[in-house]
Amino acid sequence: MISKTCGYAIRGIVFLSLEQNKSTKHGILEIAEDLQIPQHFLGKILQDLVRRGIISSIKGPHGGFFVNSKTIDTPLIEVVEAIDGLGIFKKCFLGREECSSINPCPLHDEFDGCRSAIFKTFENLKISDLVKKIDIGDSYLSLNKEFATEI
Amino acid sequence: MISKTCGYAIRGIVFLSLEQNKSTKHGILEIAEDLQIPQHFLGKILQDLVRRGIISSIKGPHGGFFVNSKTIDTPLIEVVEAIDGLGIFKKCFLGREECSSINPCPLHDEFDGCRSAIFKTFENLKISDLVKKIDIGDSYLSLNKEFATEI
DNA sequence: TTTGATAAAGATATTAAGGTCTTTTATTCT
DNA sequence: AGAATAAAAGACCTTAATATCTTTATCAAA
Ligand code: FES
Ligand code: FES
Repeated sequence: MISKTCGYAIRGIVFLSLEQNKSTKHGILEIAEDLQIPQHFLGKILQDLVRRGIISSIKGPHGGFFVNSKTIDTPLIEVVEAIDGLGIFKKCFLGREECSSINPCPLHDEFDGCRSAIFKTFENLKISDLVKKIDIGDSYLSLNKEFATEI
Repeated sequence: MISKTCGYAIRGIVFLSLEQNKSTKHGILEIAEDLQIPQHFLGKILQDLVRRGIISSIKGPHGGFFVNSKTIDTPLIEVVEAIDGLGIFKKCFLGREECSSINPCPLHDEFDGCRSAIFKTFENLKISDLVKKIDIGDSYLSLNKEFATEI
């Protein structure tokens, strides 16, 4: 659905917004190691987000990436739009040139509802909503190998 | 969700299975033009499907691709499995190494239901179901430019 | 004001998806 | 048998996604 890059972006932003992280700057190396994402790749993604004002950064010693006043209220759809664009919600499931509800493909009706639901979820959820789930221990930004292999 | 290639595959099979098409062989050029898919690319895809027994073909003059006894009863999930593999339903939305309901990411619960719904739809729908929708004029395999630009 | 730390930027590499072109093989018709 | 036809096969190309590496700009502290 959304690209790997976009998932990395969301996880990066949420990481910076976690209760124990939000008051300090974090170097790209720390973030990348914690989230298990290639360092330089994540760096480029976060730079994009800085340019968009979704997060902030400063260079130099004790520099790093950090949240700003906008960060936690950013709706996820804004991140998706920044990285993947909204076109991902307008592609035909069967690879036709366009998706059209007037001239639909045989899977259009089956899946259009699902696609809208996903879109709406991205519109309604904010970074702060994901942060809450992490902070209360409902979910995790990176895979815990021990948990994952449990039955 | 599914790849463009997979969409092409489904459209190719459905084309061969349409009421007015199912009794004859169809050359790759005809199919590709009708569906507006690159000819040689579609050729490779259909060859895959022949190897899997989902459709049939014969070489030589008056040869072409055609349906067999299995074709119209093929569940869509079988085509998806053949082309994309079932792994596409098991990826984490946020690009973690694995999706895990024991150790879920903050979007897991939001979207897992949707993903299962899509999977089940692919399990339940057969080629014949899509054929019906086309035959009664509910939907279309290729984009009708006139329709598409209408209001 | 120099040094070291760190993000920014940009060049390059790799991989996978998507697409094109050419040659081979099987079949039919003359 | 030979020519024509069409799929099969395989080599190759293009583009986009993903990832790595190197250099530059900026800042803070000594
Ligand atoms: S999804 Fe195929 S036309 Fe909308
Ligand atoms: S979707 Fe991320 S863990 Fe399941």
